[in-house]
Amino acid sequence: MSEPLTELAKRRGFYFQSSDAYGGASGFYTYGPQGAALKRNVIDAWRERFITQEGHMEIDAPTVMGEPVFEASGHLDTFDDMIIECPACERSFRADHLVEDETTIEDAEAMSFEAIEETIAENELSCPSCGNSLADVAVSAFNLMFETNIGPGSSAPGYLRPETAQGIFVEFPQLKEYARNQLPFGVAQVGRAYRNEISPRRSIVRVREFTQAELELFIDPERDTPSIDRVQNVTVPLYSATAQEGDGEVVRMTIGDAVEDELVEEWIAYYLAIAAEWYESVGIDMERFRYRQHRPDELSHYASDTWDAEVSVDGNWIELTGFAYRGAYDLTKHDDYSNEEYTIFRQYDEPVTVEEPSVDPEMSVLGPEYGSDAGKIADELASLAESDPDAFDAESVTVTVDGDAYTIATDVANFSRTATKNGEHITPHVVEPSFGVDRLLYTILAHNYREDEVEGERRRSLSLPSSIAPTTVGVFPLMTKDGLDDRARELARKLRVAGFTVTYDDSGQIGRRYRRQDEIGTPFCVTVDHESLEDDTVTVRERDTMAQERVPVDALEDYLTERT
RNA sequence: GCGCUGGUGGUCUAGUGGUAGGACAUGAGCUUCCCAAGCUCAUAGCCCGGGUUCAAUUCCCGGCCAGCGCACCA
Repeated sequence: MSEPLTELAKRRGFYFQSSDAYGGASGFYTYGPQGAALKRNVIDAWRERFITQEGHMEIDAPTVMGEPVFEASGHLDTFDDMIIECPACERSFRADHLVEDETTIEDAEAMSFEAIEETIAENELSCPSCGNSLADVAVSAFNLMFETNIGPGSSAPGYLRPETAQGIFVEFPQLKEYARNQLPFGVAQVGRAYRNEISPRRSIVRVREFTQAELELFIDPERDTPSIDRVQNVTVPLYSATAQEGDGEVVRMTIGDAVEDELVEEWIAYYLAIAAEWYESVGIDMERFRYRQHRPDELSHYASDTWDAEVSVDGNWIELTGFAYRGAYDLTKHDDYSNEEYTIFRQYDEPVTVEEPSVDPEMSVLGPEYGSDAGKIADELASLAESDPDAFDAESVTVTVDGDAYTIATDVANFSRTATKNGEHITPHVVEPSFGVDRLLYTILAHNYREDEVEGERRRSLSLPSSIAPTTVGVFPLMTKDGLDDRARELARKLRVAGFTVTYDDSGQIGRRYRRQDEIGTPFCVTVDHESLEDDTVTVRERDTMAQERVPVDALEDYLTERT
C-alpha cells in the first residue's frame, strides 16, 4: 500500500502522528516543515485560482460557534446519530435507519430516543447481521461534532464547526453589504473543521481535524448564468449517476457538451472545468481522476446536483472535493432561525404597478380624535382595504372596533388601490465547491512519488510541480574548500533576497545532497565548483531528468523564475 | 465502536525471562569528489499502566496508537 509514502512523509517532515510522546491522538496529524510549506503553497495556489482570478472575497470566521447556529444548519440533527449495538454480535447500526428500513416510518431521524426504542420493541426488530432481537436494547447517541461550552457553566453550549461553510452562511447579511447587494458574489474561506469520526483511517485521508478550502457562490437562480463559453472546451472525465447504476463507465466529454446534454448543472459544470485545470496544475495525475455524480440516494436532502472530484490512490477512490448545488437551503434556514434577513433585494428593470389595495391613515387626525382606539381603527381600515376595496369609493367608510362603529372620512384613510414595486426580496441560491486540503496533499504526494534506479542505486523522488514544491532550489558547494562554500552561501543568500525558497547544504558527498532534495521534491539544485570561481557560472541540476546545465550566476534568477 | 494483525534508536529491522545488535539516516573528523563511495568516532531505542516473577522489552490483563475488514463518514 502506501507505507513507503507514510515512511517518507515522517522521515522527511511532511506529516506525522500528533503528540506521539503521549501515545498519540487518533485522527490528528502534525505537518512538518516540508508538509507545512507544501500545504501553504497549495492553498496559495487555490486562493489565486478560486478567489483572486474569480474576483471573489475571503473571510476568516471562528471555529467555535454557538448551538443555535447548528440548530439552524441542521448539523445538530444530522450529525447526531442514533446508534444501536447488537448484544449478540456486537455490531452497531444506525437505529433510525433500521426503523426506516423495517417499518413504514419515513422520518425516524426526527424521533426521540425513547420513541425509537419503543418502535423497535413493538415491531420486534432484529439485528440485520445476526438476527438477534434488538428489543429493549438501549439506543445511544453519537455526535460527530466536538462539543464545548462558551464561557463558564454549561448554559451556552458551542461546537467546533464540522465544516467551514456555516461561518460564511451565518454572516451573509453582513457579507452582502460588502458585495454592495449585488448578485452573484462569492465568499471563500480556508480553515480548520472538526469531526469526531468514529474511526479515522488511512493517515491524513480521514482525520478528526482537517483543513477545508470552501467557496460559497451566491447567485440569483433566475438571472445569473456562468461563463460556460469560456470553459466549454475543457474535457473532463464524468462518471454519472446513471452510469454508476448500470455498467456505465467514465465518459470523457467537454463541459460544453455536458451542459448541452443537461448531464451537469451549469454552475457546477463551470467549477468542474476550472477545478480540473487547477488539479492538473498542482500535480494530480488526471489519468487517476474522475468526477463522480452523487446518486439520488446519496444526495443531501437540500442538494439538487452534486459531483465529487475523486482520485485513485493505491487502487482506492477517495473524495477530494464536493461540488454541490445547495439551492436556497442554507440561507432559508438561517433566515427562519435568526433575527436577520438572508435575502437580496432584486430590483426590477422597470418599477411595476400592482393591484394592492392599502391604506396609510393620517394618525395625526385619528389619534387626537379617537385616543387609544386609533391604532385598532387603523388596523381595521387596513383589513377593510383588503377585503372590500370598493368601500373606499364612498366619501367615508365605517369600521367596527370592540362593538363600536366609527365612520372615517376616506381621505383620512389615504386609500390607494395600487402600489408601485421596485423589486422583490429573493433568497440567493448557493453553489459550493468544497475542497479537502489534507486529502489533496496526500494525493499530490502519492501521485508524484517516484522510485527508479540510477546505476544500481534506488532513487526516490517527489516530482512536485515547481510552483508548489516546499523548496525551490538547493545550493551546494562542490567541496568545502577553496572558498567554494563561502561563494555558495553568498549565492544562497542572494537567491533568498530575490524571493526564492532556498536550502543550503554542504554536508557529505554531492550525490547525497542531490538525493536529499529529490526526496522532498526540490526541482532545482545549483552547485558552485572551481569553474564558478573563474567564470561566474554554476551547474543547475534538474530533479526529474537529473540533467545538468551551465548557467551564468547573473542569469540564474531569470532561469529559475521562468521554470517555476 | 467491534474484529484481525502489529508496536524495538529519526527510519527499516534482528533478538531475548537477566534491560538490546545491525543497516540506513544524522553529527564531528579524514578524504575534496557532479549523483546515497570509503575510513574513524559520536548521538540515539524496547508504546503506556497493572499483574506474575528474585528479575519483564520478552509472559498475562487492560489501555493507547497504526494498518486492514465490518460499521460509520463524504
